[in-house]
Order: sequence, then C-alpha cells, then structure tokens
Amino acid sequence: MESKRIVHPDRRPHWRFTEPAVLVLLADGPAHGYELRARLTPLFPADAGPPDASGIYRLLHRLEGDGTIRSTWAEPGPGPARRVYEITDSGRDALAEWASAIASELQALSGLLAAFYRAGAGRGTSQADA
Amino acid sequence: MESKRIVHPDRRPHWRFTEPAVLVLLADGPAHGYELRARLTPLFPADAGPPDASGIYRLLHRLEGDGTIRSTWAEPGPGPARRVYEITDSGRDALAEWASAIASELQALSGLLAAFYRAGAGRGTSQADA
DNA sequence: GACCCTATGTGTAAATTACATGTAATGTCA
DNA sequence: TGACATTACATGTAATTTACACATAGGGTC
Repeated sequence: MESKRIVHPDRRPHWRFTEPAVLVLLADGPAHGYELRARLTPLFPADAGPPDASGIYRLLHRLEGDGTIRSTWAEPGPGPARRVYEITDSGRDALAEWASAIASELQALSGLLAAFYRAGAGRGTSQADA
Repeated sequence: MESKRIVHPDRRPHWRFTEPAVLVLLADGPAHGYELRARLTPLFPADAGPPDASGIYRLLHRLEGDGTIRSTWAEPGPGPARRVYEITDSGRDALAEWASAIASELQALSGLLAAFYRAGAGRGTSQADA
C-alpha cells in the first residue's frame, strides 16, 4: 500500500474563494491584476502567502468571459501596460450569491470546529486555551 | 474568447474538509466507511448532498497509509463485510493541526463576508436582512 | 549591458474531485 | 428461483482545479 503523502497533508487554503475575494475588491473600485494579488493576500490565512499570480490572471479572464467583470487597458504610464478591471452589475449579483455560499460554509466550518472541541475535551490533547 | 462556465461557477463545497470531518467522527468512536458517509453529510452545507462514496474509501485508504487511522474487518454479520476504522494517536495529533487550520480559514472567511457587507451596504443589493 | 521590479500572460504537470462501473452478501417479492 | 433492491467496499478514469515553470515586455539602476 503506497501513499504519496507520508505524514500530513498540505493544509494551505486552495484558493477556492479567490473568485469572491476578487469580486469583493473590485466592488470597492477598479484595479489591475498585479495590484489585486497584493490586496488579496491579507484576505486569506496569514501563513498562506500570496495567491498564485498566473491563477489570478486566468481567473480574471474567465470572469470577463462570464460577464462578471470587464476590462480596459489603462492610460499608458510608466512601466508595462496594465489591464484595469471593474465589476459589472452581473458581477454584483454573483457576489451576492457568493455571500450566501460563504455564509453556509462558515456555518459548516464552525460546526466542525465545535465538534472537534467536543471530541478533544475529554481526551489528552490540551484544549484549555482557544 | 471561449469560457467553459457560462454564468456562475459551482458553489458547492469541494470536500476539502472531508479529512478532518472523518477524523472528528472517528475521534468519537470506530465506524465503517458506509456509515461515515451518512454521518458526514450533516457536517457540510445542507445543499451539498452526501460526499462521494468512492472518495471516502480512497480517503480512508490514504489515511490508513499515513498512520492516521487503522482498520480491522468487523465480526462477520449479516450483509457484506465491513472494514471498521479507528483513529490513532497520530490521527488525534493530525486532528489538532486541522483544528487550527480550520480556525484560521474560519477567520479568513468571516473577514471576507464582512468585506462583502461593507461593499454591499452602500449599493443596490438589499442587505437589510441576513 | 546585466540585472531587478512591475505587469501580463501561456504551457503543462500534479493534485483533487466527480462520475461510471464492478464486486459481493443479503433480503424481498412475485 | 430469479429479478431487483440495499448495504458495503473497491477500482478506473475523466474533468476540474491548483501549482510551478517559463516567456514577454517596459522601465529603472549600477
């Protein structure tokens, strides 16, 4: 029986919520991809580091294809050209849908955490803190 | 520009937390795969449905390979043979690690949700409920 | 010119998830 | 008794997601 991961799996977030996070940022005002990446970082667990850049650009392309966001090339300034994205009305609707999905995920996760504390309470693992 | 998903992505959970959920259940006592699947269902968002059965068996095999859980064949009763799993000490440690990962995910998600309400508050989308 | 930083992007492998299917034991009901 | 359902475990493989490597390009600095 061969298993690839020897001891513990990777517990980093897998960026499933990059999409709503981008929409939230764009709901606040237009931005370009490179900037979004930086502003995205603090929205995820601190140990996660910045999300993958290539993934962000691909996400932005997909969202534009969906009509969730729209883009224009920014007025050429110093440095390489920037593509500036803004959220559409349809994007605001999508964001509202995401909010309810996130809320139910939140509820599920807190239930799981509660179950953990119940299970851990009577055992060896110290749980007096938290 | 061809995008595969036309309007909105699939917001169902992608079972990223099946592993800690299984460990939580097994921390409560031994169980077999088919039973775990049923007891897993209410730990996820209600609209998600039961997690994929084949995925659960594969997860159990991987966890056993990792030493996180261990199994024995149950005393033969009526119906097909059951493999009964129980959590190991190393599994309890892994569960504790998961708990902190979940806690930080929880924090990130609630931050995201808060950002959504901030963004939504001044706009068209009615948010008086929630 | 060599090198770094910003900025956008493609190519592709690896990992994860979903769906289809196969097996076996037992029970039911006509 | 044989077609069908239910429980239970398992493999095969397609589809999707994520990660990593790399390419391109403008501009600054040394």
